[in-house]
Amino acid sequence: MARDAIKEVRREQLIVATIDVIARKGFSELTLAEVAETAKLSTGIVNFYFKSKDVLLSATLAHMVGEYRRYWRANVAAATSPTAKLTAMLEGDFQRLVANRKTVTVWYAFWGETRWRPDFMTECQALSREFQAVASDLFRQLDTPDRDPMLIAKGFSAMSDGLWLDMLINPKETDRDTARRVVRAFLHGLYPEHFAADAAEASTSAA
Amino acid sequence: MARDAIKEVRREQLIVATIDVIARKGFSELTLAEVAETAKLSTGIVNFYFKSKDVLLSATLAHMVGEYRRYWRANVAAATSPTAKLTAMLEGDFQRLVANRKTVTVWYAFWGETRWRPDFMTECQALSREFQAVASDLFRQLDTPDRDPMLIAKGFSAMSDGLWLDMLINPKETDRDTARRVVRAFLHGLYPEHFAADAAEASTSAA
DNA sequence: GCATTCGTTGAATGGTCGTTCAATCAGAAT
DNA sequence: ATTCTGATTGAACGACCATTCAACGAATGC
Repeated sequence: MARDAIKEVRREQLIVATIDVIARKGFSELTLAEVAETAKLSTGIVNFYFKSKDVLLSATLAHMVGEYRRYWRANVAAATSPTAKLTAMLEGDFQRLVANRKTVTVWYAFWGETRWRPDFMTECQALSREFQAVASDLFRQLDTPDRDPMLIAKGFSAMSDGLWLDMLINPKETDRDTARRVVRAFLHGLYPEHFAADAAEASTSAA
Repeated sequence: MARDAIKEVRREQLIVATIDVIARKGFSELTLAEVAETAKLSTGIVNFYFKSKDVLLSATLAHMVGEYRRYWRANVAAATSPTAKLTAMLEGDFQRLVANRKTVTVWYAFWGETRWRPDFMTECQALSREFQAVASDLFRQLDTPDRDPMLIAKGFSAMSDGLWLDMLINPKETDRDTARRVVRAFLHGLYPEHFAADAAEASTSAA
């Protein structure tokens, strides 16, 4: 393997393994030995590429934040109208790539620890602010009186996070598609001109 | 102290101390020694009243779930109309007693671990189902066509949890009152006949 | 009072795990 | 080919911590 590429390859390898171990064992049972084993490397190597366990964990969260950020920004960029962009944010949050059990599990594991780790806090804060700022701006462009874009954006953002929790805790009753329909129902109710009623929702309420 | 009361007193003492330590140190840094010290008892006593650390943690979550359940059920019972009951659920979720930094911190710490602890899962599942079932029933009673009570209830419940997270991560931008206004804005938008616009919200959008 | 029962203590134990490091190995450079 | 640089290994170390337990203390029942 090329000498200069190795550093990045190993770091990513270890980060991916860390995500894997968190998903499998949880934050409190994560050990560096298992991370190394999952990455098919020896125990000592983790401390060679990351100064400490804490640094590895921070890097792992930064990695997840980066991925998610690129993902939703790309989705927004690909859509044209404000309505389409908001729809893209919504749909993006409930695609399999993002809203799968493993990923959501790991997000909640990190959020559970965020309070005591300034690094985590900074990352999460930045992400949440960006997301809300963009959403707020888009809602503002819908130009609807009596709707405070900032409040709606906060609720919009919060609903995704909350629904992810529900998917974790109540997977039988709240699956990806149901969650998607929940958000659509709210957007349709608030902005009927911009967001059509979900076909599935209409049939449900008719039944 | 009376012999027969001691058992319950000590257990509660330890549970309260556990909540305290989680709030102060987080889940991953919680030690039984510190729990005991916080409770002003000796180290060995934790394993006398709780078979293991895991059992203590489960009991602590059960305690929190019980408190929260009693709280919102009382709020609902005290209100008369469906609208008033839903308002009570909403307002209740953003009162200082419940939506304070310490309590929300601990809730998220538990949720972060829930995935790997069947006991936690069961407790959280039961609570979330109850809450959603009651809310769904109340929304149904508002008798509004084009609103699927089940979906609205899920979103209503998810929004509280998500806003709590935002309060943790973005305390400057999302405080208790802002969070309250977010939910009110959504309810007003969805059911204008039943939920009046927030005074604060109106003035914000006028500004 | 005395014996008994049960609560309480804190030191000892054993296991786990983050971290270090001397030794080894593999490319790269000369 | 030989040296050199940096990657990799895994055993060893030391700290931490859940759990145990023998000893002690205090309330209860007789």
